[in-house]
Amino acid sequence: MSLDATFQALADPTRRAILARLALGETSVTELSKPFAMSMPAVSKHLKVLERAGLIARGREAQWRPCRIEPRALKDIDDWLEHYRRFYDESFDRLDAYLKTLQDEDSSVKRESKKDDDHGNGDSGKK
Amino acid sequence: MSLDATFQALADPTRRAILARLALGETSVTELSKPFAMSMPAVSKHLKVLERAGLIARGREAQWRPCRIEPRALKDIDDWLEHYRRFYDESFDRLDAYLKTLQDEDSSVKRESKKDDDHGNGDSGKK
DNA sequence: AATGTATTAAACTAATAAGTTATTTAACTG
DNA sequence: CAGTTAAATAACTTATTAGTTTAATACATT
Repeated sequence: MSLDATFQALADPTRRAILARLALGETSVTELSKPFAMSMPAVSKHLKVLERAGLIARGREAQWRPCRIEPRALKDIDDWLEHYRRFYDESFDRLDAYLKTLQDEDSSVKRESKKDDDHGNGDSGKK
Repeated sequence: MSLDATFQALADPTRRAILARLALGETSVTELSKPFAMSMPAVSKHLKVLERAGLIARGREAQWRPCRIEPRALKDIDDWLEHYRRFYDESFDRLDAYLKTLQDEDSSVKRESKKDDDHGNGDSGKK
C-alpha cells in the first residue's frame, strides 16, 4: 500500500464522499452507494480501490460486507505532509520562531531581522 | 484547482520527488529533470500537472522558468485531512478508546493480551 | 542576423481508469 | 429446494495518462 495508491484513491470525489460517509460509521455497500447516481458495481470498484490503498477495511456479516475507515493510510498522508508543513502552517512558523528563541537565548538582542525569510532549507524544519 | 487535481498530482512518485527537491529551494526545469531517467518533455508535463494542481508556481528569468512550491494546495490537503485526524491522531486516544468501547460492547471477555496502547484499529491481525 | 540554450507544444502509442450491463457467488428465508 | 438479497466478477467501451520523438518558441550571446 503505497502513497501512490493512496493519493490516487483520494483523487476521486466519489471515493472521498465514501470516506466522508464512513467517518460517520461502518456501513454496507448498498448503503454507501445510495447517494450516488451510478451502478453498484461501480461503487464496488471504488471500494476495492480504497481497500487496496489501505484507506478502508471490509468485514463480513452474513451477506453484507461492512466497510470502515482504516486509519493507517490517512496517517501515511499526514506523515508525508509533515515534510511540507513549514510551507503553509502558521503555527509552525510560531514554533520555528520559538525554537529560534530558545537557541539564541543568550544573544538577547541580536535576533531581530527575521525578515531574511530563508526558510528555504535551513535546519529549521527538521524533526 | 480542486482536491481532485491535487491528489491526482501527488499520486505520482516523480512528481512527489520533484516537490521534495523544490522543498530545498526554487530551481529550473533542467535542474529538476536531472535525477530522472526520462526526457525533458516528460518532466515538463509533470510540472504542468503540478502547476494545474496548485502545488507549484513558475516564474520567469530569461529563458529559465524557475519552479517553486506553492503552499496553498498543500494546505488544502491538510485541511481535508483534518476531518479524519481523529481516526489516527495520538491526541485523540481517549476518544478512540471510547469509540472502541462502544464498538466492542460485547467483547469484554475476548481481550486479555491486549496492551492499552494498541489503538491501531483493533484488528491486530491485519497487514 | 545566426547560433545556442531552456523550455514548451504536437502527434503519437501503450497502459490504466471509470463507467456500463450481464452474470455469478454467497448467504439468508420460506 | 426455490427464491431473494448483497456484493463481486467478467467483458466491454471510452477517456485519460505517462511516456516517447520531433518540432517550435523564447531569450541570450556573439
